Amino acid sequence: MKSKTRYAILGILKTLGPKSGYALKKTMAESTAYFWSESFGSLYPTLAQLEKEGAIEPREKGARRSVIYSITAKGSVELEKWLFLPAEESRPRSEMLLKLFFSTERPKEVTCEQLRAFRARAQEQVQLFKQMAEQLRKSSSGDSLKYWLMTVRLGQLQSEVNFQWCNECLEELR
Amino acid sequence: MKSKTRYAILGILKTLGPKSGYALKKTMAESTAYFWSESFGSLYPTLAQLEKEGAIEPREKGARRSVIYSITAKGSVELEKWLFLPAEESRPRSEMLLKLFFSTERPKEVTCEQLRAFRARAQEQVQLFKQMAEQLRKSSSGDSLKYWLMTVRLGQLQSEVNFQWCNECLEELR
DNA sequence: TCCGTCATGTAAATGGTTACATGATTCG
DNA sequence: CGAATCATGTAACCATTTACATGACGGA
Repeated sequence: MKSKTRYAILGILKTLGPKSGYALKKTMAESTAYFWSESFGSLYPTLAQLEKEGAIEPREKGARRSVIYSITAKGSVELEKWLFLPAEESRPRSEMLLKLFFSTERPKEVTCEQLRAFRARAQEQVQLFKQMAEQLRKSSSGDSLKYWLMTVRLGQLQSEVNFQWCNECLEELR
Repeated sequence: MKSKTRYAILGILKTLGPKSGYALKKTMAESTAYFWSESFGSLYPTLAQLEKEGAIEPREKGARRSVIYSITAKGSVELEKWLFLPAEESRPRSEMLLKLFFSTERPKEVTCEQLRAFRARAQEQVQLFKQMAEQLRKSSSGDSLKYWLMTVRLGQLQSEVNFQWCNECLEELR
């Protein structure tokens, strides 16, 4: 499974304009965290690599000695090529479900407690996604907005079914 | 993030009885694959480790020279301890959503095509989960069934929202 | 002056998959 | 006999996180 860190970087530089490594991290944390995030430990080495390859270039020196990168023509081509390729499926792991699967080996009350914790998180996330959508509609415009709202929408829908599912389960365990 | 391979093994040996490494893999592929799976490359070394620690022991020699492990008292204690601990959240990555986020950089038709592919997968999965639930209700019984059905149910619900979400998106892009 | 944030980077450890090697057994 | 499956194992590789080191800058 090849690393996609480079495409996450290229994509943000392309759609959101030049950014420093630090700003990239912040942007991801605020907008793509639900389905994609990167640590500094993978961000900075990848930035260096991309610069070496000529896919990005250090543009201006920003405030506080930050290095602002922008995407090059070569980088744009690589990004677009990737965007045409079908997306690989991910195999997510859920420790919560793994534990639920083995729940005969623990008291019912422990299972319920963990379900309630999961439900609480889901509920918070629903609110968070609603706020994100509102925020986006206010502050953004243009062609991107439509796609960004779609990603947020899926997050919200999934959080909502998680919440409902927890209620179902807790009902059944009562 | 500590490895949970050991608990997946211990849990299956406990709830489904003694198994070989090969059988463990097969069992996971058939029952937990949607939220948990392991490769041989992590399975066998972990089995060796667990045996060294006395959490499992080779019981009988099965057919075809397979080594059948069963969980020990010590292993049971470790499993239970883990089951009491709250589950860690996972940070899943979705290449599909990452690409969708950058969809201004590709033709609308490419985005639609990938959404349709995603929808087709979701639809298949819904059917698969329905079959799994049916199968489980027929072949299983006891306390475990209830929990297994819960995990399957979440899979189905999530696949269903994925499907609906795709339709929404495709509608909007028409 | 000192704290918090901005900012870049690296080293070590971790965790995991993939690909390969090996060979037994069963079935057609 | 030959193919498919059962079965175990390892080595190389890859990706990623964590923890740490370093220091500039702005404001209270």
